Amino acid sequence: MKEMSINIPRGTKDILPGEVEKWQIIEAKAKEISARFNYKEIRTPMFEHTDLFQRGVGDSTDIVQKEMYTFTDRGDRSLTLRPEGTAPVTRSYVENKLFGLAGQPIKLYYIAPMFRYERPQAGRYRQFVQFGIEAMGSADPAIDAEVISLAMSLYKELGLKKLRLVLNTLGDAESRKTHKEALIAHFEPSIGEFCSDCQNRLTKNPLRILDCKKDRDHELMKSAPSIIDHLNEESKVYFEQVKTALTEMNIDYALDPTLVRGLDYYNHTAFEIMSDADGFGAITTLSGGGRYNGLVEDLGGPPTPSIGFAMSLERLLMALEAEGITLDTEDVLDCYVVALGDDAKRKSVSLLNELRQAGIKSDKDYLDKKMKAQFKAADRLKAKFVAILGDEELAKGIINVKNMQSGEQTEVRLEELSSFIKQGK
RNA sequence: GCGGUCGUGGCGAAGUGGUUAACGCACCGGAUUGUGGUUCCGGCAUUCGGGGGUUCGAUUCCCCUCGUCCGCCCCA
Repeated sequence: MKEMSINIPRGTKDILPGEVEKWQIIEAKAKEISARFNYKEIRTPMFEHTDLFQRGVGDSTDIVQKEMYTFTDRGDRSLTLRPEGTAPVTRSYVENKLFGLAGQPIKLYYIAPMFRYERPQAGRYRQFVQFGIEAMGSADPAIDAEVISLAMSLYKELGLKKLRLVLNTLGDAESRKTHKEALIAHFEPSIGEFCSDCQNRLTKNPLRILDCKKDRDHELMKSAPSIIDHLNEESKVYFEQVKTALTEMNIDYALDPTLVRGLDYYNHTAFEIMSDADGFGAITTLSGGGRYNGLVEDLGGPPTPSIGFAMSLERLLMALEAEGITLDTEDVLDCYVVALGDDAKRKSVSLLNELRQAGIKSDKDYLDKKMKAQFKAADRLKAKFVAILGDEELAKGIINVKNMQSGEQTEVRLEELSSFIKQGK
């Protein structure tokens, strides 16, 4: 408290032993599922040129307008801590010409920290970890369904039950254009009655007016033209095929024509997965994603229809807790070496080393504790065996091994300690 | 950016305008001089986020500041 300036920055979190094990479990699960769906890991830098996000994510988005961690480096370049993963992965895809690789579509996943400058609250941090996937190079509605099913599988296999998949389509470029024009025509005459944000959105991205919470009760909101009515035949068919594929996989969904998504690059399929668990907090979105058929081209690559999602691991952990699902792993020690006297202590160092080389999880005291305290420590570490080495044992070339559960104690020849413990564990 | 809430030892948590700031957990020591988990005894905050003010006197009242948590906007 005295040295404020060296405290952890606002909106960030230390993950300590005891908590980090949960992260290891869900990260392992995400990797395992990705592998099962045949997605390969990609790792990109934590920061990128600011331009990438301005062009990729979109200038009118909240992320770009007010949430970026942007700084200038010593070479006067404007760089930004990545606020999301799709633009960087797409940049890498274009830069490394992954479109030329054998084995299309390219299917990628990442587990990586993201950064957004926002006021922290339950489920929202300035640094958070996203597990995301990107399937690049296919316009098959079946892959939209695959991407959604991958996300749902992770949640379900971890035990979550109270999930809600919300689905919408934003249509293709042509549909979006006619819808946008209809929206402008609809709102423009009365735009003065809307909040300043909406007034800005009118020309830049009128779709997001529908997202506005302040003006949600305005009568023009309910009568606003829906994208559904402006879908061309191709977009309509595409959406139907996605829905059919989901149904065939027994994945339930709810349609929500107001689901818009905050990033500019989306078109066609858009979805969010929410938690309906009690006491989850105000933010219920676990993950979100959608199709972005134009982004690769926007960033200088060939036309490449793509789709992906990103989920927050923090929110996944919150949802697990809200549903009472525990991920605890039993942390036990195979052997704790208790040494008494200087000679024994010296010997215990090499003994411990032998145990570890033999693959036995073991430890000893380093605080010069008395025997009783060493036993307490062994107990706290949930040691299965305690190996006691004192002057008597040393003189006889043996060691006393106590089974901590049964209390039974056995004399074992020093050189046979490892094999004895191995048999017992 | 806006609103609310809170800030007492390693952790949890009482408390009062006035000499020694409860209690619980954890930790350390002893009863048990080479054997844990139980029990008993003892130890463990010159100090109540930081700064300033009011007062004979403030941890308790006021102001500022920093930080936490929660909510709004929006999202992961």
